[in-house]
Amino acid sequence: MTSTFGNASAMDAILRDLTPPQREAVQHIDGPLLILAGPGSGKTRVVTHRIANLLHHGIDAHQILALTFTNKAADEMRTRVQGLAPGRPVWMGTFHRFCAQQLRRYASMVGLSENYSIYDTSDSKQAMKRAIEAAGVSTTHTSPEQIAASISHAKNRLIPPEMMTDASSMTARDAIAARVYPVYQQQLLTSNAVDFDDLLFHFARLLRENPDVRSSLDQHYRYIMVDEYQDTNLAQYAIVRALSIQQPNLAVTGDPDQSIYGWRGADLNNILDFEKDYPNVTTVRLEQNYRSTPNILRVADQLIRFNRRRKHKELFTDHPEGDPVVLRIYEDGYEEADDIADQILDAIHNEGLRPRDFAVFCRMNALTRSLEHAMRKRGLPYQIVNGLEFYQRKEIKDLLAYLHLINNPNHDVALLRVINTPTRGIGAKTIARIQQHADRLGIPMLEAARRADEIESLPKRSASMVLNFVRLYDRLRVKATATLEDLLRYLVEETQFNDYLERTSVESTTNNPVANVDELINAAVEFDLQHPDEGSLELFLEQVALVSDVDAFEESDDRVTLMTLHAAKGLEFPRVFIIAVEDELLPHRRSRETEAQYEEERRLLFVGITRAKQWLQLSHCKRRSIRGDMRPVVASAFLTELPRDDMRLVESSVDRDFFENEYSDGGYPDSWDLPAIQVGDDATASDDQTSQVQPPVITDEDVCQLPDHEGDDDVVREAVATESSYRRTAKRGKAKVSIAGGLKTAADLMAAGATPPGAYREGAVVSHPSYGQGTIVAVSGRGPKRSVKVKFADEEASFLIAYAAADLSLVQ
DNA sequence: TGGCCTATTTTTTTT
DNA sequence: AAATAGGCCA
Repeated sequence: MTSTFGNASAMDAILRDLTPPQREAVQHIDGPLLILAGPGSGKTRVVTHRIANLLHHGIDAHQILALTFTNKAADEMRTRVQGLAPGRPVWMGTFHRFCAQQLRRYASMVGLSENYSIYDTSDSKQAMKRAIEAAGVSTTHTSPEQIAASISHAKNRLIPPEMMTDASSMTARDAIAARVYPVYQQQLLTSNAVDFDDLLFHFARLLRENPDVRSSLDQHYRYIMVDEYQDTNLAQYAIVRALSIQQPNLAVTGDPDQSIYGWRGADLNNILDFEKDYPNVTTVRLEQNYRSTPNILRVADQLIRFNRRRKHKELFTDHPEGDPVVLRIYEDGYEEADDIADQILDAIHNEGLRPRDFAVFCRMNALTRSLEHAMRKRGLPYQIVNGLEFYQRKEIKDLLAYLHLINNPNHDVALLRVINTPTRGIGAKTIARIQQHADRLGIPMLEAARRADEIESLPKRSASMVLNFVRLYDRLRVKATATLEDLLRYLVEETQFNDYLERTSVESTTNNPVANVDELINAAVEFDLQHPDEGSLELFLEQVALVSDVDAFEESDDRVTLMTLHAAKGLEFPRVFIIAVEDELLPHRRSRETEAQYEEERRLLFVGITRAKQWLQLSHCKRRSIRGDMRPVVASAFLTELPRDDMRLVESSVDRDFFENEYSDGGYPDSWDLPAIQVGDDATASDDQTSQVQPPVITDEDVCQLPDHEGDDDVVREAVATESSYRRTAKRGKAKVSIAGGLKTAADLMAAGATPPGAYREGAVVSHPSYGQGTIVAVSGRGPKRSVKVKFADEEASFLIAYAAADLSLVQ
């Protein structure tokens, strides 16, 4: 009886607080199910509750398979299902990880061994170059990247090497790619390696060619769920299809309006035709939005209506009207970055918001730079969601390459990377000869290196260097079964890796190679703890290979988030800024060829807009510096599709404009009443051929001492607006300043005897907890924007006094 | 062969 | 602006 009661109450928890359509989806058990879920419609909730419901109906956890596109999505799902139905683990993970695991089991069926390696993008690029060379193809009219893209596309569409030549409509590029493809594929096989696309490709092929395997997996995974179904490509479609023939209990969720991975082979038809593919499908539409204000939804809806290939959804919400969406025009990208950082700072000080409430989205990664700079300058904590960064670092890639080679001696790309790092006298010529030898015999390069003596063209001296390396490898190889930590430490020791780093690389605050190595060891320690079983090297490498950008996003960190629009999918933030909504960028210039691409760009903006919960700003500039030079910019055509009457248009050039114009025109208005102004000295002026006027250096001014300007000359008022509001809040003691992770009010700071800003002047020596001691070489800005440039031992850094005062103590 | 300097190119988005 | 490739000298 108690158990019945327990179940009843658990059931209640599962079904409580669901709208009728949500409940319908959650209670659906057998047969195909299509959940069309608009942004913010509680999709994750429905999916997790449905899994819990399946479990409560006595379905075994191991019979359920939940496929996502990112590890983060899978993790979140897992946590939430655990909360609802504790104890029973359901396999949840990315498509790629699922395929990787299955391929380990069935490796031999596709010509691999179970310790196969997964090449990351740069690995496959290396392999591609080698294949192009071996195929004797000229790249004068194309590039390795383009050939790679062609091949990738073929794999996504399940076209094997021998079939690519048959493709009816072949572009010249495809024809070249078709010649490289078999060579590349053969090379991967020789290296016992796969690229990302192969994970799907091999597994799909395996299922097609081995009916027994297909059938047993189909039986095994009785209930399959696929998240973000609109982003599946043909390979993924085929996999899902193959696993739901005898057991067609397939539930997919998605939103055609949020399909943004067409360039990666995603096929919108998969979701648009789902009802045709699975005849007895139940379709549930989740249209109520629980995330955004009506203002934001209207803008999103108006925009997406311009897409022709879509199923219309009526987005609605109960939420009260919020602030109008802001459309803001800036002079240039620097002003954009500065103003956004200022707005965020202001909202943190005056509205009690936290850094984590804000996100800035952009079309491409390069655009985060200016923002990053603006935030650093202000001491605003931020995170750039670009998770691959760490594993892309040279020193990390080097060490991982050793690990790869230890795990898989056939991993040629790893060998090429490692054979002469740290340098050990094996030069380009020697390497080329080993490579030729390997190619000729069709053997892995390490094997060829092992037989260095056989290579006639190789001088004795070089051969012995190579054999030295092979011996080093063998010593490392013995440690393969040790813990990861031991293995790594031994590796660093044996190769004298840190000496090598210290010899060759330059340290800076943003890049400290030795510290990175330590961090990798930490990650290894962590991994050892979680995987105490032996032989986890393979698993570790797989995990590292399959992390995505978004996986690095840390919700718990109290930081402003900077990321691409693609990475933003699935997330939400109270306040969102979307920058550079400009022609050639969004829509991107390379997306102009087909309507499908153009519509995808529109969806990308749609995704960005619908991430915002309460407040949203779209912005563009009049000019922007792209790859070095400043170019005029045209606003995005998408902006003309928005309901402008509903929005707030701000065309302001904040004080920067005023500052520069007024100043270069020869001085400040009289009413400003500034004390001594020093213009950049001759030495700096001669450095600077453009002989721009240096920013003023105010020697004897600070926030506290500024005379009250309120009510002053009209010309001035706009320029000092930020400053006086800062001062007002400072007087009230409410302004919060983030210092070293904590929050303090300005009044606290003053009471605590913090150094008055005026004390920071040129020539003063200061000390910083992480930079060490340095000399102030320049002072600029005023009020809350007052900043100092400090020259430390081997680098320079700028600090905003208002936010860095606690860190920058005056030494003399 | 290896390190350093200069010239050239660039990825839009990512598993 | 930044990263890479190629060229040159020790």
